[in-house]
Amino acid sequence: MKSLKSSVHKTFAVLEHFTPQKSEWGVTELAKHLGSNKSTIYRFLSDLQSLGVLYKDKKTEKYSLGLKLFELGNRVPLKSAFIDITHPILESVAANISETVHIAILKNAKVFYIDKVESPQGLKISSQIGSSNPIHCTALGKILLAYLQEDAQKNIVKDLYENDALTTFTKNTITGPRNLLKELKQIKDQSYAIDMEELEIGLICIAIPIFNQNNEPIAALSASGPANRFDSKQVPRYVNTLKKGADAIQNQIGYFKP
Amino acid sequence: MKSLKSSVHKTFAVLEHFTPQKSEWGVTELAKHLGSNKSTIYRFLSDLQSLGVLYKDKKTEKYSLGLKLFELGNRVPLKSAFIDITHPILESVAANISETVHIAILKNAKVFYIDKVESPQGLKISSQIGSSNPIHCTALGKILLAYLQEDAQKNIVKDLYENDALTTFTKNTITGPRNLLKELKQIKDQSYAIDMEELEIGLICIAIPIFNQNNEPIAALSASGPANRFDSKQVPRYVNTLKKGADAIQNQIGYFKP
DNA sequence: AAACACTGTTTTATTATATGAAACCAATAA
DNA sequence: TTATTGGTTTCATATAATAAAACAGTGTTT
Repeated sequence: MKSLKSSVHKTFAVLEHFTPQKSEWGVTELAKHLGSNKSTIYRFLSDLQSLGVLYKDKKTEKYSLGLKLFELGNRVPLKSAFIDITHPILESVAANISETVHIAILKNAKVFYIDKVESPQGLKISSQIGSSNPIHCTALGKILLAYLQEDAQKNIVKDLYENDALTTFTKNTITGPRNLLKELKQIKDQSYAIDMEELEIGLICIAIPIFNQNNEPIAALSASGPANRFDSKQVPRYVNTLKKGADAIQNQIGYFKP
Repeated sequence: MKSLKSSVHKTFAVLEHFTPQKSEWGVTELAKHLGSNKSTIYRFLSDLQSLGVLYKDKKTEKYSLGLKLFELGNRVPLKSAFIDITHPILESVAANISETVHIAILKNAKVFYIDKVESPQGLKISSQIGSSNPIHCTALGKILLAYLQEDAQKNIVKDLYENDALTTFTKNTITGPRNLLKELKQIKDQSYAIDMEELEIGLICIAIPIFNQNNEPIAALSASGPANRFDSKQVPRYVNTLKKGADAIQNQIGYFKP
């Protein structure tokens, strides 16, 4: 606490001590842990409490994180905040797999690319950050859809169908709503999605979901490359590496079961 | 800004300016809004950014809320933090309906009562905060279950069945897993749950869900009382009042669609 | 191209607030 | 009773926050 300069840093040093493992702190207890004076911590805690950032149990006089933080946390626009955290992880996944790696979210019923790291190999996928692709014929789209709540999933598929958005791109494109729903079910069972040249002949993509604390798929991670490099022997290794990347991201964003 | 004393207050005054409506701020812009000096706000923003509390877009140089807040927000133990916010709302609902009002969450496959406000009438339900009741025979349990993701819902019902937890309490208790799932579907359709003397003869209860930002039911609100006071004419009014209460709570916790 | 307007950033002297020590208070245990 | 353990308040002092001004980079206007 002494080495920290600004009160902003001090404030969050205090807040960081409230973890899932130790969610309640008393004044003296926390002061000892931070190497600070009781009265200093007292003032921090009571100020934070008056703002609703901390909650004070009336009986035990212990503090825990409050609703104000809950509210602020839910205001965070994940798209931009993500990149700083996730980019280094994409890089390590791309280095391991030697294919182009993307991270994307679902937005306006499309797959929206947030970030990518290109394959170090010469032959690679060309894509653009900020652009979007259809849901029904991409591994990213399918994995994100597969883990949605059933209602939402059905509604999206229905909407896509009714708006003639289940466009045929290749002979492999899944264009029937029934088939798509069946595919989504299978994807959820096997825990990863694969796009077998459904958007573009010669292009294969494997995707893995990234969950938030509510087990909802907030984003997805993918590896894509030319079909000839994706023989079935490689798939488990790719899936594995992607999963490790997804885990790393989940840890970074403070993943835990409530 | 000038009237605020502690830097903790100032810090959160800054953070509060990042809303869903205006999620990005530059230094000068925010300084004007807060009536503060540019350099002061610059320090706040860059300190917050160095902690990951704010995210700084490299191109636009604008700040928005960062992942650290997302993480802290997801650590908030809702149970305790809730009460301060929700109790006054429960009180107004109870005053309007003139029945005992409860707020509860799902925990360890049981309905866990967080808070209550008793009916002003003489004849009322006796219950204890901190105690729990079964899911399958209470309006609160059924409404919370009804809005869960389909998988989770089925798993819980299966678990209850396999552990002989679908106990018979009255002749109205739903004890078959099939019937329970059917009931849950109907509850979701009508958007409220009703317990028709399923736990105790003479006791009726109506419940409404409270959603978080992901449209998940984090808690539920209920009105309960003696069966003779719950004739079918009253139900719409009770549901309506409960819904207003749920809305108020959702607003308090910063509810909005992403 | 020059002048201008608009950012974010850094520096500095001054002011205001955060700090720790000690005293105080309340509840509980010995 | 006294001792102990927590939270709370007070106050002189040290320290960090502040505003003003200068600086730097960018894009716009003349």
